[in-house]
Amino acid sequence: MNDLTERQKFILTLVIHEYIRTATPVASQHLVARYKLDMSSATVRNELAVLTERGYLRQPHTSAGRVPTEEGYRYFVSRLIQATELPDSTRRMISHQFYQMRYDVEQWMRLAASILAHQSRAASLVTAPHPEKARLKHLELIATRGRQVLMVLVMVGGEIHQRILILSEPVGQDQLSQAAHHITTLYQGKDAEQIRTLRSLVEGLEADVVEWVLEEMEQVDSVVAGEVYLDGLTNVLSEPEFTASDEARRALKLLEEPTLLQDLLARTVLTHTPGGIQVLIGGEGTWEELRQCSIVLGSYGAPGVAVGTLGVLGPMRMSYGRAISVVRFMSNLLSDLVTETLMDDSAIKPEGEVSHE
Amino acid sequence: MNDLTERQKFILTLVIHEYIRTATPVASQHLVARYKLDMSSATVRNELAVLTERGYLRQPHTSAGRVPTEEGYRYFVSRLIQATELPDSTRRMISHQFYQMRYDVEQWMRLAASILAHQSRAASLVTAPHPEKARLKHLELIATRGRQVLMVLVMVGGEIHQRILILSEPVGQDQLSQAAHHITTLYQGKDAEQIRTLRSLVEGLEADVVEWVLEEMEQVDSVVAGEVYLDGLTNVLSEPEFTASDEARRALKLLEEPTLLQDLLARTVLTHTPGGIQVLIGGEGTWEELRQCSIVLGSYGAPGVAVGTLGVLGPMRMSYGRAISVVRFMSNLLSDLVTETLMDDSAIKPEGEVSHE
DNA sequence: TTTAGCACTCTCACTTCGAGAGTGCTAATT
DNA sequence: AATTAGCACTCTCGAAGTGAGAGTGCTAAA
Repeated sequence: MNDLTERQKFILTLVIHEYIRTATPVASQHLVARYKLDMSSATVRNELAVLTERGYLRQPHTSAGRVPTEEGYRYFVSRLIQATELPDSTRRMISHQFYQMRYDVEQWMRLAASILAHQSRAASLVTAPHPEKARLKHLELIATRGRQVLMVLVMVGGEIHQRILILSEPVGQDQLSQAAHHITTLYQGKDAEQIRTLRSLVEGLEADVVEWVLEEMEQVDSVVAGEVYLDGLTNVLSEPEFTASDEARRALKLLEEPTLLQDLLARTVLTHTPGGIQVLIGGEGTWEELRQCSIVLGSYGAPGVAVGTLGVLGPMRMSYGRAISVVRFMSNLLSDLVTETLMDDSAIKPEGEVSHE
Repeated sequence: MNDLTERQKFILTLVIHEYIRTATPVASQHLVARYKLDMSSATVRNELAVLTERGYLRQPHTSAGRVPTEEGYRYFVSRLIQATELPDSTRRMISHQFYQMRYDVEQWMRLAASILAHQSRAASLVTAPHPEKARLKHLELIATRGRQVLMVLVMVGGEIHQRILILSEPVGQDQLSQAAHHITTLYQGKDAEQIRTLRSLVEGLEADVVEWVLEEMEQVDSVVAGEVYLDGLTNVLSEPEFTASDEARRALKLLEEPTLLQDLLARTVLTHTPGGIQVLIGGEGTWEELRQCSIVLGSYGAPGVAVGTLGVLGPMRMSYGRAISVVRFMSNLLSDLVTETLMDDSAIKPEGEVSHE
């Protein structure tokens, strides 16, 4: 089982490039003409025959050009693709947009999704940064009416969660504020587990509140990823291989289904090297709906503090070079932003240390 | 210009029903056979000819069945459609789901979008309840590091807005809390305008904070609608008239475009009678992208406190009866929920009255 | 090892054609 | 006067047929 010759690799690359460009089977003469190759079409044909035998290319029918197989794309992505970078001007423009709207995570996510979709001309998905373990930063209780209280939980990292509580009896705002302040000072910087062990520090109303806080925090912990932002779904629909069939519908349905999406991200994030880019081609045998699609995924964030996922979904015939470069760039950019905003923030309170008690 | 005879109305109704069901042109004999009519196909043909002349039906080509025109749908929706109700069991089931997750507006929105999409088998859109004028309920300031402060704004109605401030010099948490508390008591229940006139009550740090609060509140006021929740986009793709063409792509693109969506909702909400249902057929000459689509829109909320919009988007050939009934039901349900949660809440503080100062 | 030449295969666009669906009109019927 | 049977006419749609062209694989020569 020899590896491919240089020339074979070169031709495979050309075929993939050309197929991505035109979406039609690539013929030998076509390659020679378009890339002014120093060999005849017959030579190319011989090489194409080898690549077909190896399983990297296939023919839709006996006498048609070649089309890359899943294996072909995989070989290309893992061994042949050369790193490309976004043009400097584009990068500066994007950075600029993000730094314009400082500190608004939700806006960042939307912008990131929009830019990914636009640059890759595919559908994009971005999950909000999600702490591996939620840690309490600040608790606020606000009386609304009667026994009804709005609980606002600010996590280390700035995530905010709210919930309405129904108390067993009415409590005044002053008392609520005091309780919230007390709980905040006691448990600031702690995760759910730590708070649980220190639960006995409070009693009465405060104990009830701490229960709710724990419930909420555990719920946050149990979610694999933050909210998912999507964009550019219609980009996928405009691809020729999807206009007629209902493949597109199935693929997009996947993105509409929160469960499936969580599943997809969960499996991926687990096997993920931070900073690296993962490319899933043709659903990788697991996702029937994505048989004709590929996904380029990356992650971002400050490891140990908060991480998120981002990626683009397009037809298998997507421009991997462009997709990978934009995912990588956005991944780094968001990492910088998140780190800058959250990192020091959480470093104020190294774990296991109560400030003033 | 006489009105239609009863029989003509009846036949128009049948044609529309049948076309919605089958998506193919409706023939005279077909109607007689399927609905066991007491007349011959020739009679039906004569009536069809009249309806065609009046502009309610058209023929794709000389010898084909009839297809409703936009006018036909409009006549049907405004004069012929008989009010249908969701089955009682369905209604109970839906209500139950909402009351399960009490007081979580975001969840409600998602659920509402999901149910609308599912029940109408079309794409759905729901905007979060949005106060006509944001009124401050509670302000919180949380020190993060250095001169960086997290400002959390709780509005009357429970909406939460956050923003990171950069102060000119570091300020301790205690001082921040005190400032927040002071501002809260001063301006609780007030809208941006009222706060602006009472701005001179504070100075120094607090004055700066109030400026930021105002800035944020005015930004909230300037947005026409809250966040938009979408669901069931793929439902539209499965409709036969959209599988091949790129009409679907254009229509869905509209929903992806926040600007266009805002525009759509803005124009509609303005001309909207509360509690009523508005049906836009074929883009109504304004939205080129929706030429083949119809939209059924309703609004919900407590007038004067917070209102939102909800609706479904499908092909012109959508089941208006079902769509209208589900939109109306959800509109009422959400109104009840929102009123129940927010109404009394805002009634605590009738405007222009400072509690303890 | 490369290439020219050629026979062979398969697709695709185009045309033809007949069946069938559905209409509109006319004349007969109620 | 309204309804209906009968019928000629129109148009679509799918099937079948066809030729051009694209592209290959193979063979033999360079």
